Amino acid sequence: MNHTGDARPRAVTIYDVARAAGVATSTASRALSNPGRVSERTRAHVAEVAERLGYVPNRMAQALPSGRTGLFALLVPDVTNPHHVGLIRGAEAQAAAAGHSIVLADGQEDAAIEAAHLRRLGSFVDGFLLVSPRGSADDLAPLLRRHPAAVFNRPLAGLPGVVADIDAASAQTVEHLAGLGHRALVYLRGPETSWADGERRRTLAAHAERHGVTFHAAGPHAPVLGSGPAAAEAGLATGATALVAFNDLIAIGVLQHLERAGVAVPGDVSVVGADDVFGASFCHPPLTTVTSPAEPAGRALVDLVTGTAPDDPVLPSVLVVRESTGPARSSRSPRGVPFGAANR
Amino acid sequence: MNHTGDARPRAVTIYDVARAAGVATSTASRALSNPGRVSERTRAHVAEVAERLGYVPNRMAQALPSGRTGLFALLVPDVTNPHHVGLIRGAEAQAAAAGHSIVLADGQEDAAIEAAHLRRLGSFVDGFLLVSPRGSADDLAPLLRRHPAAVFNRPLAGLPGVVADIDAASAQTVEHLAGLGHRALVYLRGPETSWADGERRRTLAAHAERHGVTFHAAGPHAPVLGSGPAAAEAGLATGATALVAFNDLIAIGVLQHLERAGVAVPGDVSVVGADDVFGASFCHPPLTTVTSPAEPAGRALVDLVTGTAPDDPVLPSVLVVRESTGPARSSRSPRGVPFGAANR
DNA sequence: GTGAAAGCGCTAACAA
DNA sequence: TTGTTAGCGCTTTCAC
Repeated sequence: MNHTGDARPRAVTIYDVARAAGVATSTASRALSNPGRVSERTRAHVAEVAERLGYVPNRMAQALPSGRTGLFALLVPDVTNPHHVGLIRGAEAQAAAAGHSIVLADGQEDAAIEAAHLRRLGSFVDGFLLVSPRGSADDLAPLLRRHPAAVFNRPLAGLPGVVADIDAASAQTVEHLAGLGHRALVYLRGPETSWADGERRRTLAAHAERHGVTFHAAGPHAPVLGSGPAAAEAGLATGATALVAFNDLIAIGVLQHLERAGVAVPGDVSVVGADDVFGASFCHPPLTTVTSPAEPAGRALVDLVTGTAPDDPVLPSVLVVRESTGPARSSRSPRGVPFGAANR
Repeated sequence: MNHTGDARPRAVTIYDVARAAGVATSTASRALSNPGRVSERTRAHVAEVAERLGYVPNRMAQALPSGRTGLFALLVPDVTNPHHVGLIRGAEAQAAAAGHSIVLADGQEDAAIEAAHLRRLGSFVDGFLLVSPRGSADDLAPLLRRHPAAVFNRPLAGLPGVVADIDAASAQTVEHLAGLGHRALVYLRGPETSWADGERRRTLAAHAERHGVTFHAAGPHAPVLGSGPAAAEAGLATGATALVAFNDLIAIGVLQHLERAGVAVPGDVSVVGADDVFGASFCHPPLTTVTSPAEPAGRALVDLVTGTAPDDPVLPSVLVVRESTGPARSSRSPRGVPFGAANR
């Protein structure tokens, strides 16, 4: 009656199949998982018996000798971040297509938790899929020695990986903003442990310089909606007319804060996000942002870890212009500072 | 150099530890995983040696005799749905806290894919966490015979589970709408295979009747943003002044369509969603919706499957009033039908 | 083409 | 308290 009860039926093993089919276990095994090394006649017979008995191979037992489980660990910095669901989706789909499965691990933006997961999962999985891991290269290396691994948005010596084309995205962002007349932009930083954060900052600064626009940076900030108020205030304080956030979560949080604070977007300041997460297209105003190749990246990670090299390790990331960016106000003063004061 | 290369170091086994410590393997095993049955002196010694050698138990090998892996399969109908990330989050957190891990499976709203996952994962995991499974009870039963399972939002004979308090949420929804003067509401249905959809419809209809408001239903609709236009039109066609959607995805899609179509919300019609997903609070207008106990449900599922009964199998779900609902227009005619015509 | 037997790494009787 | 030994279910040499 009660399926949670304890009286679960014993599973039918390959021994049962072999006995019922009147062959040796090795023959049954071959018939099932290595046909071609067995006569068609016995293959068919064993298959029929296995089917009839409802035989399902015990993957754990298969894994012991072979050492391979068909399981891959996907480690994300924060499952809660909608950006990462694209990664999860892509990885799950690609893995499932190859008959593999994904074990999900949430690093919670914490290098120690990350390491604990890698350690725990190590003896279970055939490989690691690391999404912008937060741990230091030195901490990560020993944990990854035992398995193939592939990394997204974090070049790690000796490990294959893919990254988003952050430079291209930054170029488009600055070009767009400069074209709208913005003379100063501020980058609202994400977590310090994020490689993408450093890249974004570096490339934004470089392109800003190229266009002669003043570059500021503020932060770090946790990559969550709740960072909005602090990030917005820090950004406004620089006097910049364009706020470029580490990701959409921060950007949307900024939008919400600005609305409450009576700062018009894009009338007073423009706001740009990153990742183009669910919600970016219908927040208020719809967010100009930079896409993230999340789903392709998820797929590429499983390809990489299973031995297929991607065509190009840098995945496209482009600017999507919506309504949170517009022409710069002719002039802006830093928050609380008299109009016209020097803006550094 | 290249960690994907083939020259991976052989893992240190418990035999290595035992030999190095000068004890029998069973002693080493006990010292590590069943202390108390071994002298403190040897326990410490073995532990020290294991540490020094960098011993990590092979979980697959541990699992073979014990039959338990510490892995639980979480099956969701669609990883892409932000509602489900709450479930994933809760389950992952609770599992991790108990030293367990979650294998994620995406049913893609398809009973066959769902079944395939259950079959594949069966020999790997200690139990199944099923989030509103789409398969029929008859299809599911044989797949769940071998393992404990717990279910969210779908009473399944013999299986423990938790459900959202859909009745309470519907009561609050209808009361809210009736209080605003709405005399007719339409429920924009979700997938036919969803138990929650049936419950929502049934309870909404019952409470509507109690308040003397006319009840319509339209659908089914796929639970995605893209269903918005069709759902909105079907809803408007009934002449109802309040559209209650199966979930927030459909509701937000409806909002977007209505805005494009020039129908004012809540001026012309009110819209209510369900789940309170990320984005519901900042779409335009912010969505009145019913919360889903997603994260608690995720936690409850792992508790249930590991043998802990929850205090109450029905988890609270409440109405959150935001700006997509407002006073009913004194009168409304079905789309395209002359004002004042009978509204069925 | 098929069978016998060893072994993957670990735990759990059973002995001592 | 500790050691010996037999599996867990499967694959895979190695013979025949």
